[in-house]
Amino acid sequence: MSWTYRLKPELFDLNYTLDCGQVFRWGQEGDWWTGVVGDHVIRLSQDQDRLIVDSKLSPEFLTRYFRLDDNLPSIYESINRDLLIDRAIHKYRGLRLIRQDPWECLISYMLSTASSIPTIQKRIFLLSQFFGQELEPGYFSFPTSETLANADLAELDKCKLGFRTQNVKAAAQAAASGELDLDVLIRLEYKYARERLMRLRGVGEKVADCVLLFAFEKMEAFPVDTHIRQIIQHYHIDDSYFETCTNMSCMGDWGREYFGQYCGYAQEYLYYQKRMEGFLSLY
DNA sequence: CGCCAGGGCCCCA
DNA sequence: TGGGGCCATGGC
Repeated sequence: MSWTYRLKPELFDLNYTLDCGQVFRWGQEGDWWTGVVGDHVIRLSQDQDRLIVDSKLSPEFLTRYFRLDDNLPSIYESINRDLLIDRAIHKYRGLRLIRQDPWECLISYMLSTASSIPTIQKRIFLLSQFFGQELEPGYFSFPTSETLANADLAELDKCKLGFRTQNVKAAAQAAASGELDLDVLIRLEYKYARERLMRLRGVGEKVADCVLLFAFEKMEAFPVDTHIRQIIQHYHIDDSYFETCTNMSCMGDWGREYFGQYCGYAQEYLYYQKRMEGFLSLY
């Protein structure tokens, strides 16, 4: 039941795409990645130009999920502004943003605040284990907003969400009641969608930008987390701007102006490069 | 023990 | 308006 999806290896790299920190529900064992997407447990492996798919999925599903419809060379050209990003897009060529489910993405990044990636992964696993449906042994769907809206706080606390517990429940109640309509949100411009998301407790500029970038088609979102802040401060990428740019909000504005309409892609490459290799000496 | 991790919120000058 | 303290949790 496994089949092969042919692609150009320089235009897609499965390992970079799933390892770069944008998704939290994939695990790697040997050459194979296993993850839960919607109600599917998916197993994937890449060998050069062959993406081996051990799941009942359509090519269209994979095209959509992995944004294979994005013109990567064109995006590279538009964001390639300096040596640092040039190195990142060559070294990590084929890394693509993923189209995530809006609801799962929102909660996932609400759970990401001031936490390491393994901790975030653990919270999402526990949340799915306690409140999702078991799809196959050990793999659970992400809980619906209705389920989380009705969960009591003591049960939610078992998922080790810390101070985020109340915020998650409140967001779930907003989504379940229709007060927060993610289907409407997706049609709004970046600025207005961002303002709406930030009205949720526990969603600031960074979390909103992650959700907009990874689930709402807003390639112009530029999430400024601790790594991006350190990169901007360390390299002084743009001296003229750097003088007056010290806080997170300003750094987001800077990223949007500097890298342009696909700055979200630039952000992901810089973020992954920094996480993998730390600071680099480029000269 | 302290510090940091894909932060956000509240308070206060 | 912006900077510091605080918020749970886990890893080092």
